Amino acid sequence: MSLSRPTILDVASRAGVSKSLVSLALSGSPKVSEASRARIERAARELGYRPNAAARSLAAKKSRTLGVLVLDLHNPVFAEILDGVQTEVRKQGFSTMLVSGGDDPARERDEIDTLLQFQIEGLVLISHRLGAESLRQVAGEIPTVTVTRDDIAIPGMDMVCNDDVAGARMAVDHLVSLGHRRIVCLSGGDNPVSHARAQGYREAMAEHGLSDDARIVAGGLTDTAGYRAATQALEYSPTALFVANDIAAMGAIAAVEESGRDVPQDISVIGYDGIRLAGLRSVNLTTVAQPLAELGRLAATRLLERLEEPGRDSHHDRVSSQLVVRGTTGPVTPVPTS
Amino acid sequence: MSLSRPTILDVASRAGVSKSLVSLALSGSPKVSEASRARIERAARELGYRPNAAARSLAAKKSRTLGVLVLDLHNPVFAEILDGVQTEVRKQGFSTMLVSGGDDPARERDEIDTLLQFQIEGLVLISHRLGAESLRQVAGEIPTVTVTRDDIAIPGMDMVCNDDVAGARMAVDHLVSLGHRRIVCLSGGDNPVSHARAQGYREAMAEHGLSDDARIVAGGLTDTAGYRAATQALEYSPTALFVANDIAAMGAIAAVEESGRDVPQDISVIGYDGIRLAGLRSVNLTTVAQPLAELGRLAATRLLERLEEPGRDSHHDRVSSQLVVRGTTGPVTPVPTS
DNA sequence: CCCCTTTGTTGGAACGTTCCAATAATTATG
DNA sequence: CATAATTATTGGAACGTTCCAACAAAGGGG
Repeated sequence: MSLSRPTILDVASRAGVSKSLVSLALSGSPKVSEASRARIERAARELGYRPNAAARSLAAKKSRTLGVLVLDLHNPVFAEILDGVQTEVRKQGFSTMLVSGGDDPARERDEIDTLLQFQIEGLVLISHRLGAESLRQVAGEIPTVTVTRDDIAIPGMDMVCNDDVAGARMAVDHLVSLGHRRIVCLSGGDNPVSHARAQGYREAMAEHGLSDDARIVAGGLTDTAGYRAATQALEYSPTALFVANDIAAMGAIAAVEESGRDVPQDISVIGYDGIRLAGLRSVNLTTVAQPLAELGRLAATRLLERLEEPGRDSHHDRVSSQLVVRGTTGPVTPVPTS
Repeated sequence: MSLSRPTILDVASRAGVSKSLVSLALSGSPKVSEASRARIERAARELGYRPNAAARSLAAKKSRTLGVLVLDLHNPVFAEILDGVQTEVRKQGFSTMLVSGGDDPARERDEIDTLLQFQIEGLVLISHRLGAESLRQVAGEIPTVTVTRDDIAIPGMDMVCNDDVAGARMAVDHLVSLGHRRIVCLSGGDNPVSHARAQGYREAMAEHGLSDDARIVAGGLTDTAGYRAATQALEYSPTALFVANDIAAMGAIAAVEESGRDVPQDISVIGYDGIRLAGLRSVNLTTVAQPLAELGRLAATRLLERLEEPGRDSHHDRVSSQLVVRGTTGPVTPVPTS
């Protein structure tokens, strides 16, 4: 009966060796004879032995587990980054413990606390709502890497991001190359990422000598926010909209179409992020795609590197995004001015 | 210095009591005097004490942690169920450890194994690809509840599902009430959930005396699968499509529109699941909505109940889904037959 | 005023590992 | 052939908790 699970001692007695040798053998130490190793492995298999991670972590003073906090699981951007993190962490023989902040700073702190109780060795923040002080505190306690946000730099903390300014410029360049001039930016609201994207928009418009046409409408990162902002933006009779993210861009498209205009015939729309959803046939959104899984993979790599070499300088990666042209942008159509 | 974290002993000596009393106080035992409790809490706070979950789990022989396996994090259905699970589990003072099966049975087994090493007390399977034998084995080792799948019944294992047959009938009823008769079902492929939905379709068609019009096209649960199946379904010149899930329904809509037909003017489309995405303005999909978060909440509840009372009979919940009428279904338009 | 209960408090033994220093067995070296 | 070096193996002490039996202190009843 498996009333109580077999322990290393059970394996040891069945294999006729000491518990220490079992420990050695199962952790793959080279100083175990082939004969013993075989017997031990056999005994372990037969008993259905499974090491107790709690005991291991206690004795070894390391858990081989990383904590991952995602801002909000519903946001596909974070889910896709997460996937990259998990794949890489797994590959390196670590486990992950995942919590969701539910888009609430207090809960975020709380969840990080739980993570720390489990003796995680490092922390991946897939975006977060922590203030500078909180973040400093957390990063001071445990090796930390942030993905997506790079506004708060803390010595010893690594950051992995895309270059939002450059990405936004790519979007504008694309629209301009299609002949657009009256390009309105629907911003994503008051957060570092959205600020950077709006900044890139401004810079690119200036470079193309379109500063006078530059208009930024305050929006948000949700479907509804995109819809509202687009409705408002229509007053400027734009030929193109650059929207802060893909989800909001979908809302914007709905607004444009409801107003009786066609996308991309009358108005081109470009988003940002490159979530899978944007690639669905019925969405088919042109967007600036971040390499989401790659972002996650890189974050995991950086964190694991730091565990090896705790004192090293902060790494600050900026991976480049890529324009993905689909069906929501097209050449500006010369319309007889009404 | 936090070179090594403070332990219960540090707290004890600072508060001038024994470690046992600290343990008692921090676990909220009533037999600790107010004075001691206050001193202990103060000391703990001042030291920044944080209990070591590994040690606790080892000593108490319980981890107060549940394992959660989701079939695939990218699928919004599972993410939304997960949210319900986490909320409830959290409320009851447990932690969750989440892993993703990556839609691969071998990896699924592997991840469950990791979970078991962490001494989880129960397991939530948010869908899975395990065979009957594997599932039996897992459920034999640890209290388990499955969400979404209820085809394999195992004594002592609980199941929480929506009634797919009834849900599919609701979809058909809705279409029929709008005057549709040539309703084609785009099935979700060879899996229990899709079979049930196809079954509900068949039954409902029969009830309405439309057995002769019933057509099932083999599809899948992805955007692309929905697109392909819809393309094929158009040969039957249907006036409505019942699609196995929302994502595939979005693919189907793309196919319909590409063929030059309008949704819902020429063809109505209804999906299944009720993911948030379906509610986005630009999607606006009519669907049979499962109470996803509720499903998750209920699963967590059942599992926690079982931990209280290990021997009790298997619970098998069937929660009902709800028709959400949006913009992709409408009355059949009397068209002059071509 | 002694005994009995109740209320607080305590030390020590688990829990299942890892790690280390010590030992046993084997092989190489002069 | 003794000794040194190497290779395998071992017991015991951690790790930071919880739990339990035992104890001290304080009231309460006779």
